[in-house]
Amino acid sequence: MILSRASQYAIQAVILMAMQPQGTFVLNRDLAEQLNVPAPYLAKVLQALVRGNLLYSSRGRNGGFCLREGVEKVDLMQILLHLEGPQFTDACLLGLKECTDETACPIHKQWKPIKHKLARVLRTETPGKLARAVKTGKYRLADLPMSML
Amino acid sequence: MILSRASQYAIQAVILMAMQPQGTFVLNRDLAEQLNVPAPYLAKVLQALVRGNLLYSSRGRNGGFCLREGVEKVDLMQILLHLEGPQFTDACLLGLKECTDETACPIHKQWKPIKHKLARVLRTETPGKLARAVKTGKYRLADLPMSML
DNA sequence: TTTAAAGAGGAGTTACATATCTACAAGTAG
DNA sequence: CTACTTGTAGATATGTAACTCCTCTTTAAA
Repeated sequence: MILSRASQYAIQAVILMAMQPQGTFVLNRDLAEQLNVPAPYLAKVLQALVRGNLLYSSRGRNGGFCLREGVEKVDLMQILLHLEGPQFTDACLLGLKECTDETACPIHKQWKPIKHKLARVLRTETPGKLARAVKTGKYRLADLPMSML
Repeated sequence: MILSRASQYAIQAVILMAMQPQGTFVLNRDLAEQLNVPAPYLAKVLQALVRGNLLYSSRGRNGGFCLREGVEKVDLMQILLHLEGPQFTDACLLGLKECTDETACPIHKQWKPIKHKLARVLRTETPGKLARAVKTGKYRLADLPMSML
């Protein structure tokens, strides 16, 4: 039902970067401010994506982060696999360590297709698509400021 | 993607109790052993269900816990609402606090039907149904012992 | 060359879910 | 009544995700 905060921040950040003209370096500070998330923590998440070869980073003045070529077309699942375990879509709803078609918990049969639908969405959506969705103005990336709630 | 451990233990426990003849009191100790979960922690979870009027408890010899009348026909959602917040099915995949049809994150449209399918399963399944499923022998409640993996 | 601005990396802190411990209250059986 | 067995309640401990801080290196502008 939930992705880790790190994953959520990562997806938000790559969408925001995909909204920039290709090759634009964006500061961690600016990403954090626009997404309204803690900057030092976001930095760690971005560093993990750099190590996963999803982002370029550049130090010093005019530094920052930007998507590697083609990453705007990479599906979200590829990005999440760098942050969650390799089999985070395998989780059993009841928490059993071993829950497969052969040895299944009593709700496995109903849970499995739902898991698969989510996995399908994550394999379908990309930073580029979602960036375009945000640009239409119908969707938004960050929480609204308190004044608007 | 995940229920809290407390919720997972709760569901497992009510299924196990639903497998007993109606009105049978079961010891916390025996539930914990059969489910292979920590007994003191399970006790806390069961106490919460007692406070939620889902279980009877009885102290002293021949004591234990048993389902209140009709609880074997109560859907899992009702049970979970006592342990997770009232709106745990509302969660935004990206973690936004406010994510509704009107102010939506870019993946809201794809995530919403999946959330609803899970909610539907949780409102359809009951301890009684799942207990019968386990009794067929095709499904199991607890993790297999190490010797079987 | 100096200086400021950025990311990198590691250690430390906090908050919360999970798990445990201890003392107690309530019930049962003899 | 006494002894034993069970759940109850509150305090405490542990583990982990989330978050912060400090120092270092790299880069580029002045």
